[in-house]
Amino acid sequence: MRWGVEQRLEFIEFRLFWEGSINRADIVEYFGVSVPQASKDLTLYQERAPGNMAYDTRGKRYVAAAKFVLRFISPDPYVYLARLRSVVEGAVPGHDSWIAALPNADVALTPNRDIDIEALRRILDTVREGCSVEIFYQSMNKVRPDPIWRRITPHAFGYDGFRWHTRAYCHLENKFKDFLLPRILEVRGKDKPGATREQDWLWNNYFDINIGPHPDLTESQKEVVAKDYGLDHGSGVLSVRYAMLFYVLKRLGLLGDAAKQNARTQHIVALNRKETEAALKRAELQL
Amino acid sequence: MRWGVEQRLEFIEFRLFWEGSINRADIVEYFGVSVPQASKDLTLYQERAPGNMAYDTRGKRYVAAAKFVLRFISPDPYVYLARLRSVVEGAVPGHDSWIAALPNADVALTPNRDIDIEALRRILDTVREGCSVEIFYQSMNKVRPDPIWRRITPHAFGYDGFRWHTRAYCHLENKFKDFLLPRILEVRGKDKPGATREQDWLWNNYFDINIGPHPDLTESQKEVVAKDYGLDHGSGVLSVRYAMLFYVLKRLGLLGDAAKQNARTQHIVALNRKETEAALKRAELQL
DNA sequence: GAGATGCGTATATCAACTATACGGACTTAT
DNA sequence: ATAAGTCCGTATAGTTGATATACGCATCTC
Repeated sequence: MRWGVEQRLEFIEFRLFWEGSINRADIVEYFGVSVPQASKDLTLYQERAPGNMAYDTRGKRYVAAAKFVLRFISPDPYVYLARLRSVVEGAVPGHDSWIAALPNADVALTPNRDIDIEALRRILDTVREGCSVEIFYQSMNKVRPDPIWRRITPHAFGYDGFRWHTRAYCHLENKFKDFLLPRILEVRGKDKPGATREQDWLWNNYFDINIGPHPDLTESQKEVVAKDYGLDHGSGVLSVRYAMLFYVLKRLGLLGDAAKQNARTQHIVALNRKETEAALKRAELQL
Repeated sequence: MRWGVEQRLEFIEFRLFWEGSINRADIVEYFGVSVPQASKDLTLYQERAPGNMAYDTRGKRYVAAAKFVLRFISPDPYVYLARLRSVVEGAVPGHDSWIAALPNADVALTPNRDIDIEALRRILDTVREGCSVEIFYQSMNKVRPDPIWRRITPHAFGYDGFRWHTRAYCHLENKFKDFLLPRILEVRGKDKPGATREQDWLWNNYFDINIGPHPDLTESQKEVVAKDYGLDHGSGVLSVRYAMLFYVLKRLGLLGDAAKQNARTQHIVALNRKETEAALKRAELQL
């Protein structure tokens, strides 16, 4: 079966499953095929996935049957929700999305769209080739108030839930650091690398955060939290790169003493708090 | 031009632009077309976007030229990064992604994949049709330790940066509330709605958070923060639905008094803190 | 009951794509 | 240096997907 046909069958199934109905016109509009071809696709879908749809003469649409067996797309709620988020955040224009009946939705925070496209391309290139490169970087450092040129050897990327950075060896400070992509203003001068990924201990090694429900919660609430975070017997382990530890702890609200926070908003605490703090200090001192 | 051809040209451009090179074999592998067809596509791309690629006999691949003019895809770094995130988070299998040379990357936190697919489908249905429905919901409420059946009229979805919930009118408590999707265990009994979206004041109205750099930062640091958050003249306005206010404040670290936090990790503060707290209280009291 | 709209189907035609084959340019191994 | 291997491009003939056009049927709206 050709790729285009397969895509259209997936499309039909996606619309049926997640939006409940589909039309010839939907296919014509999205794929630009002719009306008879759209008819054929619908017929073909019925052959390949019998019993999944029925024609509703009132609505003039095919509607999903009560018993639906997925044949072409993966049965994952997060595939749908990831598409939804992409549209709501503006990363994908609405007409490119397979979602037609866009539900009313909102995302708590969307980042500023201020990454320089050429800078990102050059960094990606550099990572692929394992080289070093000079970047014109605006740091938050007090002794370097203005952006300066500095050489780095980037080897990976990190996302803290809000912003992207590149993980790189800094030739200026002789250690591995994170560089926020929006603060890389220019890129130039490819050259030999300063250190390889294998030498980035903080990136390659993981620390286990032991998490459990907040002690002020009732027993039943603790059980709910346990389910929310996938905890067994009231505790669970989160394995995190040392290089990402700070970001994870910040997002989980575990940077300070979580037990002193209000249990209503802070549902979990670190059970191995001392070790976690030591690990964080270790990460910040670059080992 | 047919949809399939257009897709392949976009694919060629994507690989060239973001990964630096492309091959006949890449096209054959991803789209399942024949070798001659892949050749034709590459020729066609050269016609439509002249000067964008050159053949590298050493690497036996087409490589992107230094001067590259985008013709088929949008020049947005976040389109690439959104795809990258989807793969890293596991929402898209690697072979479905257009990214072949997956850079080493990590995401700070990925949610538990525990949303019931049938429950989500039914909720989506209900929102589309504007009905109410009964859900078997596990709440954190102290007086309701076990999951119970309750009727809601959902009308929207929200994402707090970590988890999805549905915004709904609760027939039990006679007010609009958020219901976390992973805690909806079952769905049944569609019926007439209890209230419409128009009546959800907290969802339909926005509060302006005034944000500015942390006062303990130096002048130059403040400027960097201003650029990071897109602030003009040292302050900026974030317009947020009352219904999403709590989540936004939590993510920005503004739930307490941000000025008392360490400026090293907490870069911004709310300039209209009193009003913000009042707005939050208003949101929590359901107006 | 007329008109509009969506479905399905049939035909002939065209264009896209396939399979197979061959020659050329280049790199790498012997 | 020669041979083997790989990837490119192109050519042919044949297949199949997709198009345009047309017609009949069912349902809803006015």
